[in-house]
Amino acid sequence: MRNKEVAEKFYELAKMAELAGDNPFKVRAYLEAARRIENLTVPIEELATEDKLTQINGIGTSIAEKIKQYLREGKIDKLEELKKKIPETLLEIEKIPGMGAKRAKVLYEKLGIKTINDLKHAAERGLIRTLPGFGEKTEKKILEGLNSMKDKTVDRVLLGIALPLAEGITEKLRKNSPVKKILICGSIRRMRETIGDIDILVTSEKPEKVMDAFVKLPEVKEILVKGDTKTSILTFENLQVDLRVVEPDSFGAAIQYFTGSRQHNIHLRELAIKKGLKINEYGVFDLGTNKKIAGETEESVYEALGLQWIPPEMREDRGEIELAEKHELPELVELSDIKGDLHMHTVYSDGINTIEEMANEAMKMGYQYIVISDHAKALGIANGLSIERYKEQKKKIEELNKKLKPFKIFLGAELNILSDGSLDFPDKELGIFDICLAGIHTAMNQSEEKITERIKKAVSNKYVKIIVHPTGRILNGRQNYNVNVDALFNEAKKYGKVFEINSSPERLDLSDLNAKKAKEQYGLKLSIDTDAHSVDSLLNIRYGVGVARRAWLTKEDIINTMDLNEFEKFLKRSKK
DNA sequence: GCCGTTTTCGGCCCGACTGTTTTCAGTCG
Repeated sequence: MRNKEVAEKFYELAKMAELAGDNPFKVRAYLEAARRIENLTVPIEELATEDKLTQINGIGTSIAEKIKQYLREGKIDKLEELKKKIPETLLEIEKIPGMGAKRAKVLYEKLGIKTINDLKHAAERGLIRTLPGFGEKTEKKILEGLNSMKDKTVDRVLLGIALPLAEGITEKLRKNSPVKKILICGSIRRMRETIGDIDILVTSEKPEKVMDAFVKLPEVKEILVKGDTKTSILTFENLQVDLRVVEPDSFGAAIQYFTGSRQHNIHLRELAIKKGLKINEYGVFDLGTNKKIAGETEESVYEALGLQWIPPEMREDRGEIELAEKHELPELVELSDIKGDLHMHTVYSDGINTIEEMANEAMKMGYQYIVISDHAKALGIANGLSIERYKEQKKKIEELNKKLKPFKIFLGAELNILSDGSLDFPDKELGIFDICLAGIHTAMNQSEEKITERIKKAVSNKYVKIIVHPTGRILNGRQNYNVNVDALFNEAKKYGKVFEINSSPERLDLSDLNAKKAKEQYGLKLSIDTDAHSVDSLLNIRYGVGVARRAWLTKEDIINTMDLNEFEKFLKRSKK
């Protein structure tokens, strides 16, 4: 599947066209096309061969031709032409805060500036301020921007870091300042896997007191801006937090606006215009009379546009607005639907808590069952278990099950898919497990063909039910290994196998788009598991549920929403 | 370059902020 690759090309094309000063609407069309391609769950090659590209909203004959040319020849004529006209290195200059395409173009045309280095020299010699539309301050800002760019390493942090941080802040504000309503918005509310900055919205009768309390929080490393309606601070993680105070009758419109996504909001505003309305962060207004018709609650904003309220996790302009118009939004899976966790480790392998401790925490969370799935022997580094050790574990579990009834613990294993696709143990040994999970932990550098074949072999194994962290990615860490997920999903469909959404914040694997594809294109079931190595990390389940909701999954799509009774029947069925 | 229960031509999201300007362009989210 080459969707990502093709989308990247169109992002590049949009950037270059913008630098070249092309019609802004043409630039927008390229951007829109890139986004649409990125969000597809079917391979773009398929649509190209079947001549269905123009069925995608935002892709017409001209862009369709460019896609076909790229797939065929690995290049797009238009992009090659642009590169002859404009040096690609100008894209670097655009990354400096305050520098956009227009200014980059002026710098190139008037001073011949092509690279960051050229720019630095020109700014240091005071040449920038002589340009039309530039001044002393802009020149200074450029130099500052060049310096700050250097110490910026990672620009997005994991949801698993940002969400607890934001919750800590809102909790303290709620206790220590006169806030009425308070809500975390932005990409956190949409449960995106990584977060650029934190947006918190409040209503209050004494905004200045809220702002004072905010800047005095222990999380604050630096105050960036402090005003009556907006204050921004930097935390010690170098994460920017914006706190905004809004009027109570605009709270709904404001949280809608600041939750985004940008594309979702643009689409909503276009829809509003068609209906003779205007929408902004203050409310929904009648274009004719300029009278406000909604804004106090988020529901009222969507309703004014004739839409169902859309869950934040769906707000990416991937077709959710069209569904909301028809009142056909899916009922997304919820945290409270999860009845058990199927993937966790204990002191038997590399976990830090005992089976009983894990079970107790799970019961506290309201679960009806768990699967203990410690590592198997091939993963020596994680103290992987031999069959004998699993048999000991089985005895222990049987004892606990008597004690903890009606709660139930199942014996599982996280088997290793070895470099040739075989597992830690021969099939005849696997009968002792209630359920087998399998995943790749070694030899991740193999070719796509090899890795795909390896996992396919595990999928077809009679005893393996769930493939864990299927693409192996580590967010802000390592790339996923090369694997053809379509081939895996196809194989899983044949054998009725399940793929995991791993809730560990640095994995979230499958990703939202892959999980969406698994359901929509292959009709697969998924599991949402934590891969917990301690009682605390069992709580990570909410991140996995977030991914599932972003993938538009319902309760029925997730196997561990079954109650204990159904789940036992499910295990029996799959053993046949 | 795309798109159409007001359009096949003439539109194409909204507001805040900054710095450069005497009314606005560029950038950002």
